[in-house]
This record gives sequence, C-alpha cells and structure tokens, in this order.
Amino acid sequence: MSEKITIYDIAEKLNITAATVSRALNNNPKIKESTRELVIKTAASMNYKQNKLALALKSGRSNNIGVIVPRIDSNFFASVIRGIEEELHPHGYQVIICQTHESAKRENENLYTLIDAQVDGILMSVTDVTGENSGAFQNVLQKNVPLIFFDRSKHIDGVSSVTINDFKGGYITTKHLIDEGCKCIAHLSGDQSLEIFKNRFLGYKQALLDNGMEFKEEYVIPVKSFVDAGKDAVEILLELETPPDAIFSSSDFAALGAIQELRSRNIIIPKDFCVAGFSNEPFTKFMELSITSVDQSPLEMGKMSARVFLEQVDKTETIKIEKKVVLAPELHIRKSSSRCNS
Amino acid sequence: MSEKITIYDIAEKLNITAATVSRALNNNPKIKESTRELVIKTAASMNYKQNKLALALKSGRSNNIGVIVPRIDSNFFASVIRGIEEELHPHGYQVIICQTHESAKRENENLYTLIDAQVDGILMSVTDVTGENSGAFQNVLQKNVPLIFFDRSKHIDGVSSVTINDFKGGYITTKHLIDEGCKCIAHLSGDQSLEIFKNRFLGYKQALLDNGMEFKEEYVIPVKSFVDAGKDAVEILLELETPPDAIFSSSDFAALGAIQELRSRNIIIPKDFCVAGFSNEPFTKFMELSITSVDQSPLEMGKMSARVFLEQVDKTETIKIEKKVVLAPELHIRKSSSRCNS
DNA sequence: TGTATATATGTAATCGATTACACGAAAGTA
DNA sequence: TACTTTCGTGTAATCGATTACATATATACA
Repeated sequence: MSEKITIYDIAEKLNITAATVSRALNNNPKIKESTRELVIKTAASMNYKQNKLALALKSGRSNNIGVIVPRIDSNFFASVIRGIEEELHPHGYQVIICQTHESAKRENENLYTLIDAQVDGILMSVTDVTGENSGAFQNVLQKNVPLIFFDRSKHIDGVSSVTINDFKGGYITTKHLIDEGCKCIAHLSGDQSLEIFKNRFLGYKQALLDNGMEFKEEYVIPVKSFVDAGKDAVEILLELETPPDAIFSSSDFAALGAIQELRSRNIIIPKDFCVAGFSNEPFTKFMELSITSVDQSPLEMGKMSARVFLEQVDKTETIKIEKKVVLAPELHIRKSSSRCNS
Repeated sequence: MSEKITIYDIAEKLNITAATVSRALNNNPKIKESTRELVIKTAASMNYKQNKLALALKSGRSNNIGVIVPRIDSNFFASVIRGIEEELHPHGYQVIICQTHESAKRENENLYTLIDAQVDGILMSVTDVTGENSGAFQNVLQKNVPLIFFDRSKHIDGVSSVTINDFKGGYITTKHLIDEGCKCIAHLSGDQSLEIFKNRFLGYKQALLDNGMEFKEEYVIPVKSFVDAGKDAVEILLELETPPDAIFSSSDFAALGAIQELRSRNIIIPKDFCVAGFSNEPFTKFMELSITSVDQSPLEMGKMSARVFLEQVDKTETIKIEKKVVLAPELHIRKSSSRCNS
C-alpha cells in the first residue's frame, strides 16, 4: 500500500520548508528557477499527488458541481447531463448527480446536501414550483453559489436559466398540424404549474387563434408523461361530440399511447388523424410509424448551462448577471403527421 | 450573505471549547446531558452546518463515490446509475459521474481524477480491456479504494463485480429462436474483447450445438451498437449461399436496423424471419412490431453494485472479499420473434 | 479524612495545503 | 562605503473538525 506523499515529505527530503514546495508547485514567481525544477522533479519521483480535500478546505472550493434532475433515466435528462459533464470536465469539475423523482421534499433535501458538500455551483431542472422550497433556494443564493436552471425554470432574481422556447415549440407544431389540413386539434397538456408545459399550451392556443381556428377547452386533456395516459386521453377525446382529428402532445410517451389507442380503433394515421409529440425521444424516430416531435437539443442545453456556470463562477459576488438563454426548438416532422408522404 | 458558522463560533458563544462542541454534536458519551442539549440548541439557533470538507480532510473520506460509464445517455447505463444513486443516497453518499466514450485514455484519466478527489469507492463498467490501464487499476487498489465492476467486468484479483449471465442470455434467446422453428440463426456480435459480448456469443453457439444445429462462422457478423450496423449486417447475410432465417443480435440498435432492412426487402417478420435483440431498450417494447430482447435489469444491477460497495467500504483492508454477483437475464418475447401470435 | 474512580471539559496536535508577513542575503545605487 | 531594493525562503496562521491526552471537579468508598 503506497503511503500518501505530502508536500511535507518533499520538503523534508530536500531540506526546505513546505511553503517553498507549495510555491514551487504553484508557479509562484518568487521562487528560484533551480529550486522549482528540483521540487517538481522530486515531487514527480516521489509520486506526489496534491490532496484535493485539503485544497478544498483551504480554498472553500470543492471543484464539484451539483446537478439536480427529476430522474436520470430519461433520454432528455441523461443527454443534458452528458452535455454538462463534457463541457465541465476539461475545466476540472466533477459532476454530482441528484434525483428528485418530482418530490419537493427530495428537491429540498438535495439542495441542502449539495450546499453542505460545498459544491461550486448547482445546475438543475426544478420540480417544486409551489414555492415550498424557496428557503432552500435562498440559502443557495446567500451562500453565493451559482445556480442555473435548465429546461424547467423558475423566476428567481439573479438566477440564470437555459431553456428552449416552449411557446414556439407548441406554436410551430400546431401550425404544422394545421398545414397538414387538421381541423380540430387537441392538446395533451402537462403540469400547468411548470412553465415549460404552460408555454407549450400557450403556443398551441396562439397558433389556433392566429389561424382562425377555435380554441376549445374540452380539447385540452391533462396527462402525465406515460403511455397509458395517452391511451386514456384518446378515449376521452373520441367520446366528444366533435372528436378531434389531431393531437399535439406535450409528451412523447403520451403521444405514443395515443397512437396505440387510435390504431387499436382502426383509425388510420396520418390519413384520418395526425399526432405530434414533444422531446424527440429516441423511440419516436425508430417506430415504423415514426412520430413527429419537437427536439429540445438536450446536449446543447447541457453544454450551454455549463458555459453559463463557468461565466458566473469567477465573477465577484457584487456583479450578478442574470442570463436567460433560450434555445430554439426544432420540429422533426415524421410519418405520424405528414400526409404528403403517406 | 450569511456568514459561515463553525463550531468555534458556537464554543465562543457558550464559553466552552470547540472540542466540547464537537463532542456534543457527535453524541460522545462523555458529555454532560445538559451541555449536549445546550450545544445542540445553540447550534440549531445559529444555523450551524458541519463543514463536510473539513470532515473529509480529517477523516480521509469524502462521502463521494465515483461512477465511470462509457456514456450516460444510454438507457442501460442511466438506469444503472439511477439504481446506484437511489441505494447510496440514504447512506449519505453522493455520486460523481464520469464518461469514457469507450476511450482507454479517458478511462485512465477518470480513474486518476477520482482517486485524486478521494472518492470512497469506484463503481464502473470497463472500457479498456487491453490492459493498458492496469496501472490505474492497481493504483486504485493500492489506495485501498473499493472497486466494483458492473456489467462490463474484468478479471482483477480482489475486485468484485455485478454482471448478468450473458452466456445464459445468449443461450435462452437462441433456444427461443430454435423453438420458434428457425433453422439458420445468425448472430450480430459485439466487441469480442469484452466479456459480455464474448459470453453472449458463446451462449448462442452452445445453444446451437445442444440442439443439433450447425454452427457456421459466416453467420457471425461483428457489429457496432448502431442501427446502420444492423442494416449492413443483413445485407451481408442475405448474400450468403444459405441465408439465415433468424438473427440474434447482441445489440438492440443493430436488431432494429436489421428489422428495418429486412422489411425494406419485403421479408415478413416473424413469419419468414425472426429477430431478437439484447438490452431491452425502451423502444423495443414500443415498436408496433415489438422486438424480442433480453432484459439486464439495470436498476437492480445498480442497486446491487451499490450494496456490494457498502459491504466492502467498512471492512478492514486485510479482509478482501471478492464478490461476484451474477444476475439472471430475462428474455422478453415479443412480436419480432413469436410466430404463434403473428 | 484520604484516596480511588468517574465524569466532564480543556489543551493542543492533526489532516495537507496556502499565504501574509518577516527576514537574511545579494544586488544596485549614490 | 552606506543605504535601498530585490529576491528567495522560512515562520506561523489559517481553513474546520476530530481526538488523544491532560486536568479538574465531583462522587464513592474505606
């Protein structure tokens, strides 16, 4: 078992002090060149490794950043994390992962734990929008730890965010369905307390109004992001007096469920019914009846969030830049909604 | 901005020493009950938070564990990580994520970085099997940091692993295809230097031999885990003198590509040709022509790896337990290979 | 009353690195 | 020669918590 080598060991060997060793290794200009070389050579030969924990304690910086997501095993969040990791790795930061499972309590806990662990920044997609955790958020800000929201954001003064233009995503998708000739477009909506879902809904509504179509409350079905939720929604929609002939779903999973249910009822897609989803989950592309969906460029979102963090991390505390980056959504038109190709 | 409260601040306020405060907060039995209560109450009122970095420096334990995977944005690895996080979170460990992108150099770098960061353990799926990084692995072991392999393992003395029985996975899948009446079963194989792929192949071969079928070298096509690789493989296979009538693919993505290519050639699945994949990626279930695949229970694998780590972390260095956990693969039979339902 | 034994707390070292300040030696200037 | 800089290094404090050892007080026992 290799003993841990410290700067004191090097100092002892060279008959100098640890301070000199430290300075030599840190390129302090006040050190004689010959000493520096000797120290560096000796350090290498003794297989010295800097103790990051000691450094962290002294400097107050852990070189870790925390990432909080609802869950990691979704393609979207995993891809964002990948982007974050890739952007931050060259800068020497390690990425600590936390999951909330959509629980405000867990979110609260994670925030405090990360601050406890003295992370140098927190990048997250919020779960709690009720304001229940505002204490935890204020705690982060008071500690002057950069906080950046991605995708699911929240209005807090001084907090930057990286999101996509969900309104536009909803708008262009709905517009696309209109262009395909759909007359009655329903919407499977997500949790309206989350801005992303609110905005997708608003984009949908605006597109209808801008194109002289009627907005009907009954066409908006709240769903969870599950396959079965999509099936149930279709069941409800088809029982309406005037059933719709298209669905814009805020979730790919619900869109998939909707498609499965429609097909089980022998409704032909896209001839009789068009469907579009949101998130561009891998499976949407793989299906034989591929599903139209909105890409949120998660990798780019992750990288961008990391970049915003890097910009903020070295700024003095007085200069608080609140940066709002909005990425453009990209509609991938596929078979589930393109009548020209069918 | 809230100042950081230390045990010295509490000590000063109460006119006692930091040692007493530390003892009171750590439930040291030698402290007077009244003192303990007072300290705890004061600590709470001053909003004291233990500095984890100081603790880490003193104890040499960071309460972080490192996880190294080829990439995080694959359903399998993301799910394993999810399992690890969920199992370790209650024990106060944070999970640090690293990606190798199948590069031995990155793997080496990540190993050293994690050791530098003084993680309390490393859970990983190996990338480098050439032995190039054996120095890095030895370094981990010398530092007495528990090392646990999951899924992609490697034979190193004293290292535990959690894998699935890939041989059996290959065997039962092939057997299933035989039972469905397939006469010539091809195999899309992964990188044979990785044990998991080697074993899937061996299971395939054994199943053939056990059932009186001929093993043909030409039916084994090496592929990368991409959709296009599956397409290319089909192209090669169909040009053989005796083309196969089934494919057992070691990758779901390649299986998907194979299916797409077969269908584009108007070959009816599963009537004329059966296909099975490996990994049970979400899309395999979602397809209209759902794909038979082997589930690796990634969540369970992650949790199990975490448990093995927990068992090892508190053991004294002299007792090295090498634990090999092998999970059972589970074949999910779906439309792409079940002729009874078609 | 004197001594042994708990009991509770203080003192100071330790983990490993950084850094303000001090100091001696060398070099430059008048 | 005397004085001022500059250069290179040492001294010691610091980051915040833990803990072996020492010490002081209180209690028990003879």
